[in-house]
Amino acid sequence: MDLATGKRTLDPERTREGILAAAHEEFVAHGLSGARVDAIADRTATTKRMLYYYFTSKEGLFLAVLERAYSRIRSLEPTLDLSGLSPAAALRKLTDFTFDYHADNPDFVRLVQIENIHFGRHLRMSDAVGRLNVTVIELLGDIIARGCREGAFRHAVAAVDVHMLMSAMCFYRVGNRHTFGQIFAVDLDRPELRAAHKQLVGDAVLRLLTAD
Amino acid sequence: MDLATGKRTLDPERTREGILAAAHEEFVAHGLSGARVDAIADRTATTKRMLYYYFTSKEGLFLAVLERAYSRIRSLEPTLDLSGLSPAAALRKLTDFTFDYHADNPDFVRLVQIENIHFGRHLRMSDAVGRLNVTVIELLGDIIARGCREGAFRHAVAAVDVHMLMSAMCFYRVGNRHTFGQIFAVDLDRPELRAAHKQLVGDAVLRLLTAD
Amino acid sequence: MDLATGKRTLDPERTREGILAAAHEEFVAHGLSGARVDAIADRTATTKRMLYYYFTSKEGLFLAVLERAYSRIRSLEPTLDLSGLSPAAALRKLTDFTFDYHADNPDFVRLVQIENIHFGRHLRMSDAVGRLNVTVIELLGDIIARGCREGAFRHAVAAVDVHMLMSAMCFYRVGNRHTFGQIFAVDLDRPELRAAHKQLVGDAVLRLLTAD
Amino acid sequence: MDLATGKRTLDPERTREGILAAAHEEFVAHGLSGARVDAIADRTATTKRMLYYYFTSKEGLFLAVLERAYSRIRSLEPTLDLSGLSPAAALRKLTDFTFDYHADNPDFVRLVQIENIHFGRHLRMSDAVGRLNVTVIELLGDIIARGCREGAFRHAVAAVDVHMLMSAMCFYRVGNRHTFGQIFAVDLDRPELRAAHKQLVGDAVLRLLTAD
DNA sequence: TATGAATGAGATTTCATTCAT
DNA sequence: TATGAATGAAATCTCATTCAT
Repeated sequence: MDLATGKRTLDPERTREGILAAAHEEFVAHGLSGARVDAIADRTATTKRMLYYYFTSKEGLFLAVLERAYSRIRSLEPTLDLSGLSPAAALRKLTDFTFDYHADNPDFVRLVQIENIHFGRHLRMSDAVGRLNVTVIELLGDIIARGCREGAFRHAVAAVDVHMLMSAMCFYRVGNRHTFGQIFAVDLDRPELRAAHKQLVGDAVLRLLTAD
Repeated sequence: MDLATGKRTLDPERTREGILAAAHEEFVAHGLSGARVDAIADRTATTKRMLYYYFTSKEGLFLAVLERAYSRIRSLEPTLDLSGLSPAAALRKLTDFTFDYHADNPDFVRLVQIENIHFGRHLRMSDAVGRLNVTVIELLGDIIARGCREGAFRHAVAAVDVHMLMSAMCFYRVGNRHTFGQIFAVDLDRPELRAAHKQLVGDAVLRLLTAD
Repeated sequence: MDLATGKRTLDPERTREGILAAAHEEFVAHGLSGARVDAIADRTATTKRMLYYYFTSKEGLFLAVLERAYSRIRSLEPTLDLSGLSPAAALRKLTDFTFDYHADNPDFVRLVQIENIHFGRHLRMSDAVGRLNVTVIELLGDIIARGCREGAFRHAVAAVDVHMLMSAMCFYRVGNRHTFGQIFAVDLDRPELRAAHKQLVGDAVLRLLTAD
Repeated sequence: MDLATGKRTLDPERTREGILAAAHEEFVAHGLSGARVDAIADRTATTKRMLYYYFTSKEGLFLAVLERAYSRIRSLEPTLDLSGLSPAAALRKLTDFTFDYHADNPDFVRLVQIENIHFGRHLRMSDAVGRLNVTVIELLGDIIARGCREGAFRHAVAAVDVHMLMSAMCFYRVGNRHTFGQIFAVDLDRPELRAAHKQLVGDAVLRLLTAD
């Protein structure tokens, strides 16, 4: 209801987005099984019935939230302009971007964790996500090929593998911060630590390719 | 109840362990919120009532399962005899062990993911876990110190940080195998890939310390 | 569900009232802790689920029952027309009304006892009840003021205190009838006794104000 | 277990009393249905099994607690020496005692309320309580008879009825203090109010008998 | 496109009590 | 006289989903 006109919303796109935003929060806060449809509806301007109208089921809603989260990174990647840089500089810049994205978006990390807890069951149903991150692999592949050709890189590691190691370090630091922080009595959210780790991850990736 | 004799068990330790084993399976399969107390009881020789008798609540049971999982790695670590090896060889051996442990124990990885989804809330209540993994850090610290002293390592990275990067790569490969496998159309469980990755992770860790 | 037509009710007000009536009976019969939600549902045209839909919890339901009981007396008080009577007659009439209300509504007495057993915890959460019985105090205050002015009353006792003593006698006779009856081998429900006590309570209140 | 000797208690009477004291507290705090056998056992030096050993059931335990509470007042009554006083003074003293006993023993008031909520079901099973409070009635009867004979009292009200009114006022003030206090925004526990009410109740009782 | 009312099945947890020793 | 372990039955409450309008 629009309070001014007293009429209903009638803006499907806004309604959809409102539901997605609410669902995002609830899923991030409580996981898939832990999230409550009622709670999502309560965070929304519409009613519970609409969730089903638009997304069929709780799981359908989760898939939509997940796709939305993945598509957001994708939209940011083209921003990176690596063409004018040396292979080493390009690789460092890409690693930095990946590091920052994870550190700045713990919600994304959590959603991915949740999806893995559920065996990737939802992603498997999505055609959208299939076409995703391929871009990153191509980017990385170009850098590595160039680095090898120019002699800057000594080891021709496969792009997917480099991407995996890079993501692993960025992801773990955020996703496992509660258990890791607890066990080793470290606060991984501290800014100084973040800067140090960023440097470290960049070093690790670079040295993997350049070390003799 | 022993189904054969119709008599009661009266062996608290066995009853406890039976419940823990059943709960482990259910939590690993469905997460904390997704797990059903009824389902756990069904996997057990006792009744649902006993779960509460011994563990007070579903969450109490989860904590017990988690502590049990953590204490299992710890009991394996002393097995490693690194004293006679060169710093580089010792580091490689430790990395290999970590890699294998994660690859062989996806259950452990899942439990830790679940705990992180729940903000480490349960671990925070455990005094047991606090005294854990310190051993690994000491082990690592010794290796690094020795390597630096002997000139084998050029970079004196902090032991906790090395441990984090090492764990990250080992953990991610297992924990995120569903989403990663989906998006990049890779089957991370294939033996050849496992061997290649093991080598790669070892290289990455070593080069981080040795590269010029 | 309407058992005859098999159709749903869709008359929230009737559903609510049906639940309240059933809950009233169960709480009166067994107290708050002793009452069973299942038993309440069984006395109802709806299901247990609806009790929670409308009243959130067993305690929420109890509060609603309590408020309903209080609001019923209030609605009866304006019925009394004391304006034309002498102070003494007015006081006697008010006492008689109070006496009869308690004697005729042991359910109300029980609900109040139950609430006191629970430390008035529910009433404290009610804004509705706060605005209640003030009317009685005003009524009483007027009578007393008039009686003092006209010389009929010698003692200017505070209205709240008169109300307390009056209520006490009317309440105790009903609320403690089981223990009192047992100990002194008296059946307080006998009509003759009721009449005698009504007279007595009226005398006690009047003499408190008029005696020299 | 006696911590010093490491031996078991073996003092049945102490064990019994310990259980009764614990049960008293729990019943007073939560009512009969609300009380938890486990909670009672926890307040005790013995185990839950002993409660059943000594008192057969939760209800048996409640009855024992109730009888214990009643027998305590009885043991105090003989303390009062009314023989040398004038009828009026004796009546005032008895009323004062009754008032103070209730005000000082809200636990007793609560237990009686609880028993009434349960329709006096337990007291009915007790032979002990039958022989109780008769003493009070005899005391009162003597005072009234004397007062009438000596011309101090004008109204020959039955002793049981006087006792009822007297108890009512004393009991209500304590037993209904939560609801009454809530509705009329009064704190009945305040010392000044207590003193005022004590005077008032004494006046009410006396005037009932003496007024012309 | 929207909605308030309704729901069946099942979730977690509790309770007074008894058994085996 | 004592006890730790065990329990069946039932209690309160929740959940994703659908109906009637």
